[in-house]
Amino acid sequence: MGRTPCCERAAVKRGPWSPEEDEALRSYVQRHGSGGNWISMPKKAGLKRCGKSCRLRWLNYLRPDIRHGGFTDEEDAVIISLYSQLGSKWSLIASQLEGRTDNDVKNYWNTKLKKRLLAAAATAGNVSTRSPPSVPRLPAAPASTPAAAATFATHASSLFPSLAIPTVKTEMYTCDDFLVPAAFRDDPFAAAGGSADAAADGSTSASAASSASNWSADNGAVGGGEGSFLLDFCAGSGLGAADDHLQLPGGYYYPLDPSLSLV
DNA sequence: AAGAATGTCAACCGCGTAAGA
DNA sequence: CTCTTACGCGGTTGACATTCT
Repeated sequence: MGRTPCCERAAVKRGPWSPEEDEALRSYVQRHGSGGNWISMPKKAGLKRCGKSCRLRWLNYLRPDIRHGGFTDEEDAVIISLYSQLGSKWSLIASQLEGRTDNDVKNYWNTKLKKRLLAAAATAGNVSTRSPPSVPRLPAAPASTPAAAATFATHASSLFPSLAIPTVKTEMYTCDDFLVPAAFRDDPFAAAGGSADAAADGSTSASAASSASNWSADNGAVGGGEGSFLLDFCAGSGLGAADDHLQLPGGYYYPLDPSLSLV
C-alpha cells in the first residue's frame, strides 16, 4: 500500500541547501536544463538530493528571474483580487506576477496579506464593539495607489464577511486619536493625494509617516501609505464620518485606539 | 539581559494528474 | 485500456529571526 517514495530517504540529504549545493544545481541546470527528468538529475549533477528537492530549490530560489520579498501594492491588489476569485490557486496567482513563485505568494498571503485584511476588517468591527486595545490597530499599508486601495478595501470586507463594518457617529476627537500621517497633521489638505505613491518607494512620505507618534511602526517592505489605505478603506467600506474635522479629501480617518467610543 | 512569544520563509509531504510504456 | 512513473501543486512543518515582556 501507499505510494512509492520518489527517492530513498536514507540516501538523500535533507534540510537547508549549502552554497556549494546551490552552485552545483545552478551550473548543472544552466548547462543542461533539468534534462526533462528531475529524478535522475541530482545524480548527474553530483548532488545527494531528492529530485523533488532539486526542482523545488531551482523553481523557488535559484531561477535567475526570481524576485523575493518587497511585494508592491499592485501585486497585493492582484493577489487579493485573484484569491477572491480563485481561492488558493497559488500557481495561477503567481503566474500573473512576474518573478514570483507560488511558494512566495502563498507565504506572503498566509503570513502578511491575510493578516492585514483580517486586521482591517477586525479594526473596523472592534471600534464599535470596544474590544481590548491589544487588538492590532491597523493593517500595514497595502495600498498606495487608488486601484490597489480600492481592491484592498473591497476585499477586506468581502473576504471576511463575519466581521461587521461599524456604524460611526459624530464625536469630537483630536488628530492624535487617529491614524494621520505626519504630512496631514501639518497641512491635511495640502498633503492630500500623491503622498501615498511617493511613500510606496520608501521615500520621504514613508519616513514622515513612520515618524508620527501614533503611526504604525510596521510600514513593511512596501513603504508607508497607511493614510491612503485608511482613507480608501473607510470610504470603500461605506463608513460614515467619525468627525467632521477628520473628514479629509478621499475619505475618513479611523480612530487609533480601539477602545474609543464611536457608537 | 534573558526567556517567551510571534513572525517569516525555505523546505518537505503527500495527493492528483498527465504522460508514456 | 491499464499501469507506472514523474511532475506540479497546495498544505504543513520546522528552523531561524525578530519583537515583546
